[in-house]
Amino acid sequence: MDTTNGAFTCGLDAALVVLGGKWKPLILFHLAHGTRRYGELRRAIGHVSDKVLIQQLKELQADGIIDRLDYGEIPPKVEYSLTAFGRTLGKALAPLCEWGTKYSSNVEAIIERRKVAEGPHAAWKR
Amino acid sequence: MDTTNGAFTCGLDAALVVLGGKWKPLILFHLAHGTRRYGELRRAIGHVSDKVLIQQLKELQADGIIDRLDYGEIPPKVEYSLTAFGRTLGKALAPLCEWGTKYSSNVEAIIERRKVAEGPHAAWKR
DNA sequence: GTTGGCACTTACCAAAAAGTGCATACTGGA
DNA sequence: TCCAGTATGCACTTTTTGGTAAGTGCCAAC
Repeated sequence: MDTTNGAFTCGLDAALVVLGGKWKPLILFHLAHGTRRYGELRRAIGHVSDKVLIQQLKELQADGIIDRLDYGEIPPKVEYSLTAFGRTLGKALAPLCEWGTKYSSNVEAIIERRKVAEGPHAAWKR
Repeated sequence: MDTTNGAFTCGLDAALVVLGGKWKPLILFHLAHGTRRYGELRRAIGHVSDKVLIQQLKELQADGIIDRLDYGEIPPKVEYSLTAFGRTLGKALAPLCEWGTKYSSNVEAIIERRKVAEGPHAAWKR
């Protein structure tokens, strides 16, 4: 784990360039489980607006993390999938998913504590 | 890797509750390398404002991820370190750091491509 | 006719987040 | 005197982000 790396202060800084976006990690997670159509992805992620989901899908595509396959049909049929590059990132995200699963009740307690505090970050947010 | 988990759509969603914040992942990264004084942390992270760094340190402390030890001296001496809980998260972040290190030149290319595009996300950002 | 499915686009804007500038107090050096 | 070091608070400003609402066009079902 190198701490100096070109323009980045560390590898994590570089990863965050690609992953930074409210919904990008979850997009990656779901696509790591297989190709998805837009609507499937939308429903799996939950409370995200069309506008923002599409925006972040476009960014991920432009960055070479995901592929978009348009079948050119009506009604529209479009599929999203991870590129080979995106799959390397998906793999690197897996331990974080496992951590979240393992400590989900701790995290729920944190959320409750935030609500009670009604402080600088009261609501559930990321 | 479970995909349904209480209020979270997946473990990653839970992790992002704790990690969500522009500077939180990097704070974690640096503290995973050892206890740091405020100024050390500030300089290591780079271009972050005092106000926001302190704010996010406070949040991480409130969430039980980091500890703050005030020596009560003048000039002030304060140290930040990961809790045991925080160390589990730091460990889960390590693969992402490694990914970033491995693919840092790809990421640099992405940044350049974004600049050229002058599009929806032109500048280097996370 | 309306409504729903599919996958987007655009204009507008409110809220959230990050940042700036100034300040605190002590010590030492130029 | 000013500046630097240490770590943080507060008021205000700026930037960024996410969202809402309305819309596109085709087809099928009610």
